[in-house]
Amino acid sequence: MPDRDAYYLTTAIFYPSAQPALHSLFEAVGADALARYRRMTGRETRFLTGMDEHSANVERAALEAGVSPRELVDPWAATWQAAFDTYAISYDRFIRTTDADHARAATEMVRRAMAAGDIYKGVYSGWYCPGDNEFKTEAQLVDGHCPEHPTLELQWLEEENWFFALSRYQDRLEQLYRDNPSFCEPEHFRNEVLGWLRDGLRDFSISRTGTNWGIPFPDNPGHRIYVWFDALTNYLTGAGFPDDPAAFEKWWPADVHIIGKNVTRFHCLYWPAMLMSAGLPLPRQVFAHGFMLDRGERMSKTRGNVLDPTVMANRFGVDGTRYVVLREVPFDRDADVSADSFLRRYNADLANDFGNLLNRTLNMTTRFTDAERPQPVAAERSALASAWARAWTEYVTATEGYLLHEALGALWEFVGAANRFVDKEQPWLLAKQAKAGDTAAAERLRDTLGDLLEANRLIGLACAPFMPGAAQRVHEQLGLDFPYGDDGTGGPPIGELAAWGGAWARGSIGTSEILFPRVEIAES
RNA sequence: CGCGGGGUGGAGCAGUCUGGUAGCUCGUCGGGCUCAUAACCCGAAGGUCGCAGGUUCAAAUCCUGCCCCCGCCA
Repeated sequence: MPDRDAYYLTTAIFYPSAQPALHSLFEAVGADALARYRRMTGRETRFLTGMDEHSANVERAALEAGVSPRELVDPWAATWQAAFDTYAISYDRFIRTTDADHARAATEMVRRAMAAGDIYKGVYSGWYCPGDNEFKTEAQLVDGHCPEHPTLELQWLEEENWFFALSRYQDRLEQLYRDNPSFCEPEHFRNEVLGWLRDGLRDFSISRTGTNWGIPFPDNPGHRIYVWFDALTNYLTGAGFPDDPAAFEKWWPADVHIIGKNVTRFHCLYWPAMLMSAGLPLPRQVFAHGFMLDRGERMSKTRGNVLDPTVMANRFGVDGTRYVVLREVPFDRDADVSADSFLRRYNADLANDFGNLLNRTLNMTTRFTDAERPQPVAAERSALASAWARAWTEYVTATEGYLLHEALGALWEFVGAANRFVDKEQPWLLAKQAKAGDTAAAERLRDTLGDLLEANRLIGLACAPFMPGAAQRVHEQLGLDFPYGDDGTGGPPIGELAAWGGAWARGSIGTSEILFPRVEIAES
């Protein structure tokens, strides 16, 4: 039993660029599956995602392009949002850190930290690369130069900045992880966080001078809020802070922040400290996912090894692409992906296993029962029903533990069971015997097809958070209503519909069509 | 340097916390079936579990040292 009905989850916000790459959408797709699942369980769900737009890169690119940062970023954000829409990301708000209400939220957070005495003026010094207008850490340097601009001389700059006294929260953060280790999941990323905590926390800079691109630092003309008090605060803005106390009361604290493993430091140490300083409740959990890798290395536009979401969607469909990334990449770890692994996973799981299961089931139903849907066998007597019970239990546990790949693995274990069931029962033989007047065979045939149709319905249902479009189409082909809306709301709690035989009604199947066309090896 | 993760049949992974016949998917080979998207089902080949040592009746799994790869360091 949840302790409240409202469920609030977020992705991290994304750095702007002209086009999102598939590995950026990965996080949004995973969070979307979680949001849809929660909505389908009946929780009132709010799902926040968006863009982190106040970066030095944006300002530099705008300067090069001869436009204002805002003029640069507006079409980029529109493109990203369109890509999210294409991928059926069911966000309730697409936040941009350039939104006016967000500036108020970030300003308020700085004011609160000031009021708590956690902000002081200090000198930030470091190697500054004029090529990308950024400070570089010693470890980033290659032969004393910026790796991106090896011909430019680095400058040693010192500038007066405001700092947040993170070090004052050492004890309270240690306490947080003693009391509630699962604040950060999975464990292997928490271990990293605990290591940083052991090493001791250092204050961090929260303002920059010499730029106009950013939220003004309160009462300090010339200073702009730098990175974390801007970016992290988006989670509060998205819940209604500080303008809408009623909404904020309802949605905050967030149930989970879904983030990339590269930003655990900020979400698992900086963010709780900032919230403590502001006197606000902490999110219930931070879950860090792994990355899609290309032969062991991170995908990035700089490396040029990214997958294009448009190309993938054209090839495998939005549902197919969503499935493959969530099945192929363990959500809590890294995994290699490639055009080849996509092709194999798509064909094996979607075209051959599930798509073909649906197709053969519908064909036999058309031929052997005149397209009428026989009733499934009672759960106690059906071998498939017990396989389903196991799969469903595992699916729920895995999904609620953010292990989306395991949820799909459990579901596909059941797809395999259904395919084996067909071969074991041999409905085509039963049909022949029935035609010859064997009434026992006729009954068994109807039971077998009833069970298979039910299996397909349940698979389609459980697919819905992952492949919303396919779930809808499976139901249509089975001649059934799909009771949920485009974002997963509106239907009964999924647990009710997931009961074996729970949604059966007399009727005929719909029109059969190929759900997931096999993709041939023509490589682009 | 430090911290975290990883190194398991051709490819990608699970198993390691809680030692005890090395499992899954794909690929390959052989067979079956014919309802189906050349799909589905059954079977087989293929691994000294990064290296070296140690503990144990028994180690992929525990301990020690080392090598390699990836990531993080505000």
